[in-house]
Amino acid sequence: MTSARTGGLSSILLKGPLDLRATLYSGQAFRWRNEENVHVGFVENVPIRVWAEDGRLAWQAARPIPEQRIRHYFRLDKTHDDFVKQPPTDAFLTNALGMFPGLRLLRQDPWEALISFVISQNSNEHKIRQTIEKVCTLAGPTVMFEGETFHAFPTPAALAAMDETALRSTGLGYRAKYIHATATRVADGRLRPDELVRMPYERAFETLLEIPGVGEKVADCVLLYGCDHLQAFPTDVWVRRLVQESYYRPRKAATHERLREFAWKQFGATAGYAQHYLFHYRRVVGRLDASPE
DNA sequence: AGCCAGGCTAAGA
DNA sequence: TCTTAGCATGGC
Repeated sequence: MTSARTGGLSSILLKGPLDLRATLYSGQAFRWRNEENVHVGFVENVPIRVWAEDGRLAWQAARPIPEQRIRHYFRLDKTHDDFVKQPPTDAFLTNALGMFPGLRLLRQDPWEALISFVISQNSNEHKIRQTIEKVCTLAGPTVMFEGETFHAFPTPAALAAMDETALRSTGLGYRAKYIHATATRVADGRLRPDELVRMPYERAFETLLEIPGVGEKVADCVLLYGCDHLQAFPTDVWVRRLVQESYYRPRKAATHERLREFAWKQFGATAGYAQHYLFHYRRVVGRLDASPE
C-alpha cells in the first residue's frame, strides 16, 4: 500500500511510435485491460500500469522492473526497428504498416504463451481473456498492487496440481485435459518452455507438436509471441482468409504447411511479424488493400 | 436461434 | 496422406 513497496514511477524515451492499444489488444496478449489511457496488466508476471505520454513510455509496477526488461517485453529494440525500416517488399504489408505505425510484437513468457494459446483454440478473444483470468484466479499467486489484489499467472506446479474438474470450472471445456497434461509435462521437466527460445525454429516446432492440445497453429503462436521466433506463421481462420483472398489459393487444401511455405517465400525470415500486421488489419479494417492511402 | 470462434485429436478412407 | 466428426463453451 505504501509507495515504498512499489516500483515507483519510471519512464523511458521512445524513439519511434508505440501504439499501446493496438499492441496490447490485437490478439497476442490476453491479460491487459484499459482504464482511461492507462493499461493495467503484467510484465514478467509483475502487476503494472503503463501509459504513453510526451513521447515516453511510463510505468508503475508492484515492484521494480528494470528498464531493460520493459524494453525487452515491448520490443523497444533493433529487431522491431529493422522490421519497420526495411520490411519485406509487399504492398499489402506496406499499407498495414502505414495504418498501424506503433503496433509491436511483444516478447511474452514462453510458459504463459503456451498455456494461453492452448486455451485460445477454437475460441474467441473475449472468452479467451475470460478463461485465462479464471485460471489465474484459481491457481495463480496473489499479489497486492496499490490496494488491489492481482492474480499472477500460475506456476507450472500450481497448474499441474489442479485436477480436470477444478479446471473445468473455469470454462475451459474439453481443453481442460490439454491444460492439465501440458502443465504436468512442464512441471515434471519433460518440457522446458524457456529452451524453446534458444532452439532452432524447426526443432522447437516439432517439440511443441508433441504436447497434447498443441497443433501447428498453436505451436506457431507460442513460438512467435512467446519464443521470439519471428518466422513462425500462425494460420488461424483470419490468416487463412486473408491469404486466400489476397495472395494465394492452393490447388490442394490450404493446409498450415502450404500457407506457411507460401509465407516464407513471400515475407522471408520475419513472416510472423508480417502476419501480425496483416492479421490485425484484416480484423480491424477489413479486406487487405494494396493501394496507398 | 444458430453459427462461429487465433483448432486438435483420432478414426477411417 | 488426406478428410471429417466430435469436442465444451460463450459471443454475437
